[in-house]
Amino acid sequence: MALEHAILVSLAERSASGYELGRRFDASIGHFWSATHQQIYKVLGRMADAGLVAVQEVEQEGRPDKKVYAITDDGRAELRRWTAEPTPPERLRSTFAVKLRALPFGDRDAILADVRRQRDHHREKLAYYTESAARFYPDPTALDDDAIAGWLVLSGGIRTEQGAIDWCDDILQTLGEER
Amino acid sequence: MALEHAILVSLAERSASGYELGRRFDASIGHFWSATHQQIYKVLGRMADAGLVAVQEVEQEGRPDKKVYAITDDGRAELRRWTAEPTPPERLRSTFAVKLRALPFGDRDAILADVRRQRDHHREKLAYYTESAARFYPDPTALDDDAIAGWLVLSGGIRTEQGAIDWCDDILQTLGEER
DNA sequence: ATGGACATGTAAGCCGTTACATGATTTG
DNA sequence: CAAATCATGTAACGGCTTACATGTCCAT
Repeated sequence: MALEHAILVSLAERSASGYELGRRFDASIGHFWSATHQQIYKVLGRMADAGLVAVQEVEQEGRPDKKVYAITDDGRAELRRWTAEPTPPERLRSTFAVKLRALPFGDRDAILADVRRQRDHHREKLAYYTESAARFYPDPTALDDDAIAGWLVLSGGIRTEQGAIDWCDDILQTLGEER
Repeated sequence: MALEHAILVSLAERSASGYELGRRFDASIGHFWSATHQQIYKVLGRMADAGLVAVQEVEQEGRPDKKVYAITDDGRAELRRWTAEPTPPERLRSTFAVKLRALPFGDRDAILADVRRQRDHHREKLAYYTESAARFYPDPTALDDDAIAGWLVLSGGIRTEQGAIDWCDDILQTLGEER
């Protein structure tokens, strides 16, 4: 159900075609809620039927026609209603944690290599986030209400990635010493 | 696919009935990979067909009969093979982050209440983890190879929960001052 | 001419949740 | 007497992924 609301948030920020939404889910919003274009098109269709979004077909030259989706008043009302609802506690699903736990039954060197690989991923994400922070929120003490949400989410991402990197360092230090 | 491997890890540590596995997924292992009993029974059936686990029916007095599942040599081989495979980068899905981002379009007070509620959840989890750490790993500098994996996963959980709490504090401080 | 960006979809199938279903024993 | 624990399942439905499908324009 949360994909619907992620789309509503994204369209509330700016109207877009399904394709464009797909790009956003590859980048900004997608760092916290991923979705493929197939899924987005399906859900957009359902949301249009429900009146949460309005479609307008736009002809283009030199490019395929597109359908631009905009949030409706009903969509805004639904988004507002949803924010007033308590969020159920998120249960995390970490393949990596399961694999770590499999250490006594697995290939130690391969798992260590995996830890380094995970750390690399987290470093890349962290670099991307800090760069975005510097570009879009150069002065976090002076943000208007609209920008502050984006900043808070981004700073959560930075925190998460840094935490993951520290954890990987911890693992490598603990396991690396006994070689 | 990871549920299969989470079950293999759990059965490698100790054989169990489907019900017992369900309890483990409510507690220890389930903090990093959740699953309901319905799903567990279904997957166990499939895994038994594939020869990854062996079933033995056990009659009990005063209690319903049960089926005890044990990992097979094929299961151990599969688990080992899986650990040697690189883990794809985990994409996180955070309803909470989406809701935070909806701040400009939502109910500010309700969202702040939600942040406090999330913080409470994370505090409870952290308390549970630190207690488990103190009970099961009183001296983390002296752990054998079998115990070290459990400790590393648990310390990752502690890190994650502490990070989430800090994030919530940060959000409340940033948003709370402007009342 | 090959590949990437733009643009929108269908279909098959697995994964996962929620609800339903049954039944004995122990504990409060 | 009610509720919790032990124990195993089926059924329906929705979410999500992977693969397939099509077609134009632009740059190398």
